[in-house]
Amino acid sequence: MDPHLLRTFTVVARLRSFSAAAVELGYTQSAVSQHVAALEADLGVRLLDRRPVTPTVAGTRLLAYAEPILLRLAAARADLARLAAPRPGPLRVGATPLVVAAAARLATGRRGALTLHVTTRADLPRRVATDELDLGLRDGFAAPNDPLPGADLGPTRVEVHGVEPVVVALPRDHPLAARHRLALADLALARWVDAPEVAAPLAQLRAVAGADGFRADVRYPGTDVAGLLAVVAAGHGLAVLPAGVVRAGAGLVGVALADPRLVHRVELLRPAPADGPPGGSEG
Amino acid sequence: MDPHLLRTFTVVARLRSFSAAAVELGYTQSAVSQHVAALEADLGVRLLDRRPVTPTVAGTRLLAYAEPILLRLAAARADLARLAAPRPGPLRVGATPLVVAAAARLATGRRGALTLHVTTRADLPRRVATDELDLGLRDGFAAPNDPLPGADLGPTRVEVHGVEPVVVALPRDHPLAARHRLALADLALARWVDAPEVAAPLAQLRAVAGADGFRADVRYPGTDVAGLLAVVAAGHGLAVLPAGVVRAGAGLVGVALADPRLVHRVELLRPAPADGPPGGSEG
DNA sequence: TGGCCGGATCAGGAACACTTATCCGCCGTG
DNA sequence: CACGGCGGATAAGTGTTCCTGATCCGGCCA
Repeated sequence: MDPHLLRTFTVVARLRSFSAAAVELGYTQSAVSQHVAALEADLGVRLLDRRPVTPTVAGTRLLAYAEPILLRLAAARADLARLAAPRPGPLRVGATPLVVAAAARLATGRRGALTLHVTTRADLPRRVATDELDLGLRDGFAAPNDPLPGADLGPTRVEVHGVEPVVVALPRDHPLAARHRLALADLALARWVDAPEVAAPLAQLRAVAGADGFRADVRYPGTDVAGLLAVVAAGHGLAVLPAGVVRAGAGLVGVALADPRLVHRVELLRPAPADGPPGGSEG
Repeated sequence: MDPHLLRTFTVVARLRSFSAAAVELGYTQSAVSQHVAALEADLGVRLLDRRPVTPTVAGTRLLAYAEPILLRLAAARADLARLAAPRPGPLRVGATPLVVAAAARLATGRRGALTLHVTTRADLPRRVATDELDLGLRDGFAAPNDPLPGADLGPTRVEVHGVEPVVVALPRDHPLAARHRLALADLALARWVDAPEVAAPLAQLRAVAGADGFRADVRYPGTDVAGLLAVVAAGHGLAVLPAGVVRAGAGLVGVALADPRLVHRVELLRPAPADGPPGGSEG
């Protein structure tokens, strides 16, 4: 299971085409075909159906393994490179939408040039691990003392930068708007807005509530909080947000989320220091 | 970064010898030397000091990446193999020492032959992932709603099999033995017994208490609970244990651990089903 | 000082991993 | 129904890689 084969396999699966994968990888179509054949021979399973190109059950399974493996290989290489020769140039800071301001504040103390990148919650750990960023400020939702999920790509240092209670944002005229606290389980059948980059992703709400439901008619892939608040105020659905961003008087209210104890957490992601012990959570 | 090179590197680092690694891997010493040289050339860093053979700082860092990567590669291969051809032969069940009885009970409902392996807490997930075991029952300590750490080797199914409160085991004549509840932070300066396979490992207590200390004069690597209870009763140190195993009247008492909410958790580890969605926690 | 232990280096041959060229099955089209 | 083209499979050839076996070299101990 040569990583090269694994890589071409993932590209073929993503593009659903051997020829297109060949172009993207800088190989010939023949080489790509041989790569996939070699992988299939090695594992003794057919990984892709051809024409149309679709991963088989085994292929889908392999993809679930391949991507983290390739990510870790890239992270290892980037980390060792960084360790060998500290990078010149401006400090590259990344931040998820909700904490861009905090990232800017954090960086003001620093000397020299700075570039500030806004990224997806899922992308940030990857970009710090692969040395696309020197520093990342990331937010998300978790149980009170838990770290945010999905950062274990290797020995990365994680520091908690801030914790804040969460509220359910509802339109001012919502029947539950006068309540002082709400339990998530009672809201499974409500209508939600799916804003995975700003609010708590619905998949996560389902997981922590241990219930299905949380149906969303409106999806909000944007990164602007004000926009989401307007959507909620207009009655398109509820959203779980950090308490600080929901100010009263804008046509909507925030009610404390009581039952599954959940906090909004801001974490600073940094490559592990040159000599220190690994800070990762690897078993 | 060919996995073969990575593997040789880890073996050389572990055995602290090129020649010994060559024997273990079935290569010549020459090949091993070339492997390490190739890896060092590829990454542009010296990974090992020679004579004596010791990992450099960069080498140590690489080891932290290499081991999970190789483990995942092995897990992927094992999983696909299992998916391709269901294994014949007896059902192989693994269990950590504290839950061997539960594992046996769990397996009695099954037809056919059965082998029961007792393993280390750290080893069990690895052995299930690499298809050395068909099923694993594992215990450990965690915050009330958290999963046990260190199982994310891929899309493995994890089911909670039981949760139990924890107590601090103290000798009957200990000054704190009459208390009804204890906070871990108050016990950082006490003397402990380090029994990582039966009790809560001291490293974990330090982590959840957010404090140093928890010094142990006695280390108990064994897997026998009765033995550990005797050691605690004899006054060699304290231990955090599931409430159920500490019965009063044996010269020691168990006092509920109140402050860092901690439970003893038993998890059933199974390979993900053939067609189901990945059950792992991969980001 | 000489022998030995252990890693580095060198030369050569087998195996591998690309390329180019060609083939083959499928599908839409005139 | 023949044809052409699209897309993946296969074949042959070649440069590179990756082993082994032989040898070298530096440090250590007797």
